[in-house]
Amino acid sequence: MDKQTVTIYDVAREAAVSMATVSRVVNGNPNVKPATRQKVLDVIDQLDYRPNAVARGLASKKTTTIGVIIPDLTNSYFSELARGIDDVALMYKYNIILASSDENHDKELQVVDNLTAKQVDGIIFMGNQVSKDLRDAFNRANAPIVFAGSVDPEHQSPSVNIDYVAAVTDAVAKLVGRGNRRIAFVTGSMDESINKDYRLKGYKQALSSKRIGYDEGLIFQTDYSYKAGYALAKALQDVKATAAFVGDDELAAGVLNGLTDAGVKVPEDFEIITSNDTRFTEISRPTMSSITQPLYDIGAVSMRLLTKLMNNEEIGDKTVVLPYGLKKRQSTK
Amino acid sequence: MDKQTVTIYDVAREAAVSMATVSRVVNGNPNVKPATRQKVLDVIDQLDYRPNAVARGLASKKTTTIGVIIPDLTNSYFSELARGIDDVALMYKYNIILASSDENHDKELQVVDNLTAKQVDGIIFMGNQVSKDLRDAFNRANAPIVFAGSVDPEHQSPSVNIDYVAAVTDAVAKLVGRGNRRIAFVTGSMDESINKDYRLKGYKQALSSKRIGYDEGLIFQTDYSYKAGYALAKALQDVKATAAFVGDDELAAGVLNGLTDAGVKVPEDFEIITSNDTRFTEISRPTMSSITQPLYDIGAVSMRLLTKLMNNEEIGDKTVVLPYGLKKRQSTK
DNA sequence: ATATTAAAAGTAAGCGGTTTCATGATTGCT
DNA sequence: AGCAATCATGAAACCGCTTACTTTTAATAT
Repeated sequence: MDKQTVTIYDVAREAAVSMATVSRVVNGNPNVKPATRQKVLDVIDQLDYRPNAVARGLASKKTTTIGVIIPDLTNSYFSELARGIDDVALMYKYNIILASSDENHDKELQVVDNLTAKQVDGIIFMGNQVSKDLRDAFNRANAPIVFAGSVDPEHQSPSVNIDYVAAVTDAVAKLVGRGNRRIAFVTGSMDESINKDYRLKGYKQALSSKRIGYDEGLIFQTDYSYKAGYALAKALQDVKATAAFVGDDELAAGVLNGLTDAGVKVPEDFEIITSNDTRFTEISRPTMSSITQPLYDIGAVSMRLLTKLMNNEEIGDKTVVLPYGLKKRQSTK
Repeated sequence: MDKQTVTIYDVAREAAVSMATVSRVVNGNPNVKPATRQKVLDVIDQLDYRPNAVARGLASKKTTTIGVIIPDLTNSYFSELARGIDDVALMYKYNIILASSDENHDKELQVVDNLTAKQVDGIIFMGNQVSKDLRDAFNRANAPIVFAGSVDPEHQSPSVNIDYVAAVTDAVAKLVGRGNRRIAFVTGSMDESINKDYRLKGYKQALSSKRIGYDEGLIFQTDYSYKAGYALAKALQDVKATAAFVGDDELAAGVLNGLTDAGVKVPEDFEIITSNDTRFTEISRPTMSSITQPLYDIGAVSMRLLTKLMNNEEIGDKTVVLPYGLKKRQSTK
């Protein structure tokens, strides 16, 4: 009553050919006489034979499985990327082993080792801190890696992103252009390269090009959550900010609602511009102006790039930069 | 320069023991003398040996991998469930192969076969239509399955849910209690069992207990998206509804904003109560009243249940029903 | 000491495929 | 018709590990 598995051997016997031949037809190897192929196919059909992917993986050293390391599944930014990854993975017949990292260093390390043990053919990494340990783990994996919507500060690994510096520069410049002089910079941890090395740089650029001094008091690090944003409202008023650039939409929604509930009018008294153009920007009231990013495409392109890498195909630039935009909604004047 | 993999054989040789012994220490088998164990452990450490999970899976017929079938990663309802699943899976050292189904029947079928080929030890299914074909595929998988936050109309498979009928009854009763007589019922496709057999039933119950007639014109089927909800605003006004029960938060946000933008005041002129208590309910303005569900727990409990099933442990009731609640926010009076 | 039993370690047969290499069957050419 | 070249197949090693089953070693009893 247990699994009545039919193996390649059963098919071979039934079709009166060798396992090798069955293997060939299953794998589409052309060196099989049409008549034989048909005979085998018939038996496969009749026996409802399904190749065991694990055995295949062991023998061929290819698992047709990739690992996807994601900081937070419930964050729209990442889940949109994941959707793009997933679609392309399906297209190329790869399965995805999902690994949540919670942006936690030890967990990332553990997860990479785990994926390595499972012999994944490739890895897509989302996250913004790469320690030496993690880099080592990547190397041990012996599988190509691409960073999706995540920046590799040392530019060692292939990655797909937008130009964060330019995008933030543009966004903040818009705020400045409308007369704001005290613009808050609200993001997640400054330990993350994307914040420290890219967004902040854009922010500073925009300020300095308009001769506005940099005030550390306007820099807010917190976590990417609605609550965190909401809680920030008071502090933002205390420093007399009149606008804010925010690095995450949910966080921005928190800031927006926190401010609104505190009686601050957005955009009249306070302008907000956020970063990811996820659905939150449409749902909130007022709706939120945002940098726009081709989230789905970033995921899709990352995965496509990974397939090439796994296939040892020639690729052009290891770093692909997709276009961004700026969408004006109601949170800016 | 290729993968310089160190195998169990290398360890055995280096430690001057047999492969079997190495295997034993790796798997924590107690029948190993402490001294030997230590010796092997040292060599493992020194050689940085990492067992190949694929080989292990083939030999032991256990992959410590489960499949998770999810209709839409970017839908908060599902991603919250997934988070619960993921946490518990990690706790029990299972990896997750993620499979998006898009609530598409053929894709579901293909996906299940795929997971079967990969020899997953178990499957968590989210989705609300189970055709005969799909059921067959489940059986072929020869692995336990649990339905998470998804209803099995035939009660064949283990599942974890809330009492949807009661929840919707309560929710709609509240609406009725405040004097609404024309209450719209807005959900996804009526092909989905959860809508057709559960929510609608609750809706009808609430109405009939207050002697309110059932009007088919108040039933709206659409897809679970913000846009779809937004587009519904006009129709809702046309049928002179004064309130709506909505089966998905994003959809509800659409209805809310669509109505608001059309000049309808919520909750003064129109009350809305939604279903999943995801973060959207807090972000929208007005915030949305909702049925509350322990989303994370549904996922977590499902996964825990699956581990028991995979372990052939005795389980009590195959159908676990978690408590729900009703949270009043600003979209109801 | 010797017999009995339990603990520790080893041997080798798989698990279900892929793939190299050798061999037999065909086909093409002169 | 005869020989080389090509195509189709089969034999068997191997992928890296688990797990009966067997043998050796250590512990306990008599």
